[in-house]
Amino acid sequence: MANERNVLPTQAIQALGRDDGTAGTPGAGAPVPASSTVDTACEVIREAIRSGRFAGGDRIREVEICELARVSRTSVRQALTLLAAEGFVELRPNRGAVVIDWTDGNLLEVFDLRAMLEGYGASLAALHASQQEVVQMRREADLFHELAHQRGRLDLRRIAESNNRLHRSILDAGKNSRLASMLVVVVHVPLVKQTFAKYTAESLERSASQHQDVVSAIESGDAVWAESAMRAHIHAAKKVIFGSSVAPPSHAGRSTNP
Amino acid sequence: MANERNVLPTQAIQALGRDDGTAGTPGAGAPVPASSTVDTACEVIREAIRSGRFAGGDRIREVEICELARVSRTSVRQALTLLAAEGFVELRPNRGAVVIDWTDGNLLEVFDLRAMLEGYGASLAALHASQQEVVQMRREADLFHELAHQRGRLDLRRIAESNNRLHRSILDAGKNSRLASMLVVVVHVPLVKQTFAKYTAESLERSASQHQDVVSAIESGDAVWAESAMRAHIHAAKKVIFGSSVAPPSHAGRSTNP
DNA sequence: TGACTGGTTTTTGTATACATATAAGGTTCA
DNA sequence: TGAACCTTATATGTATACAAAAACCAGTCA
Repeated sequence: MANERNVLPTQAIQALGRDDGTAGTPGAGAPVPASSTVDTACEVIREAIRSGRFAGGDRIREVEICELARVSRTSVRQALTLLAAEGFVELRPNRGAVVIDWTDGNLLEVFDLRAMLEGYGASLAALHASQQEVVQMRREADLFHELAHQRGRLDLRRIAESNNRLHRSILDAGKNSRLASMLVVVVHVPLVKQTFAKYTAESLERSASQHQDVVSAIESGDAVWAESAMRAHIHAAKKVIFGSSVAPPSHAGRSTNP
Repeated sequence: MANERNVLPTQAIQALGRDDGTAGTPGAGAPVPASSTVDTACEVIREAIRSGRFAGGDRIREVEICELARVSRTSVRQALTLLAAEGFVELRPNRGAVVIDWTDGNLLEVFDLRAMLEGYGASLAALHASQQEVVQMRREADLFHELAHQRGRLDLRRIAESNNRLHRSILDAGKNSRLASMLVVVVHVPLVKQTFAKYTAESLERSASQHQDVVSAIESGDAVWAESAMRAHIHAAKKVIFGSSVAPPSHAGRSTNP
């Protein structure tokens, strides 16, 4: 039923629904109950990249995927085209596909982009969100808060899902489908790093608090606040994932202004 | 030789090389000397959309493109996948492709996104551009200036090409390939409107002046200035294209800040 | 009249087969 | 020995053929 490919504006949304490595992705060879063979191929390739079976720079041979996914080359080919558009692989004419090499530098760039785009999305949400949408966001932020404060056993999977739902609902409330489909590219990519696994209990609680801030900003219709809060939230995530090795975002670095 | 598809980070750059409707795009049925059949199909579809043969909301039948482009359905299918990723069409499972309907509202959103992304690109360029890259930019900005001030007969095509080269060189200097490939989506789309044709001699001169500003900002390494100048430039373009009907960018509208 | 059902047509989804380009490896000749 | 060339193998690019789903249309029955 859910179709991650094909309908693109929708694809945008759906892709956002699997932000991290914790979502229940079946093993590569398993007969994934996907809606189309292209979807299965896509998922198999993504999973192979996530799991490290294919590392950055590796060449992907079409027949190899055919066998793994049990689909024809036609479908694999379409899947590769799609993944290339999403920035997962690079297609060299007559020479096949290679996995994009995500050095830390690249990933940091992606986080900066994401901060900008999601920040913009939050500002749009502050302007356009309906009462009902705000209520929904608040509910989700509360749920995340609750999950994050559940001392003892943190259910990372549910936390990640809640996080995805919240970010997605904010994006939806902004009502800019173009922005949503662009975020697919940016959001999908960090998956190579198992993001949520790196969160400590404390950073999760802070994350929950940031969520509440963002929702409050949107609720009060303050676009500037919403944008700042969201950007701060994403940059905080970057820090958690990359540790102290991260430099300040390159565009906010020096400037000749006094 | 130039391959607009396949290599994606490169595709990003190359796609930027055809920003407007004035580039010498041959008629749809003509035997375009493209590097691959998929490219031909892509170009035929894009041209059909640009020219109005397919309007927003129209359904695209695969065989129709096959006949126009004289390629097989396999290639047309891949082309459609690609165009869907670029946001030109929407693919509905089992129900074919429809042309995205670009209402003015959508297009305005796209310009806002573009202003943000290209502004960010300019700020990166200010931080990372090499001496040589700056020289190249200045040369291109000078050329644009010259072309724009050529009273009497404005060569819109050369102007558009120069404009594309300049924007592209700024993006390249920023050295963020992810940003470049995202801009493809945003930059390609406004083509439905024949952008440069709407420029008056005066607005072209102002555009030339804005270009010089941006390059100066990059030259002096001032990221904040570069970002502002580029954003201003794109918003000015929006105004030229959409006339006085444009509202201020939605995210800069109201805010509860005093 | 109007809604439903049946088959027919059209269109999309997938697989396979063929054509072509690149990579690999061995042979020949300087 | 080594470099150029030819041969062969492998992989990609493209077209066609078949399967399945959706749209269409006529005919039937309430």
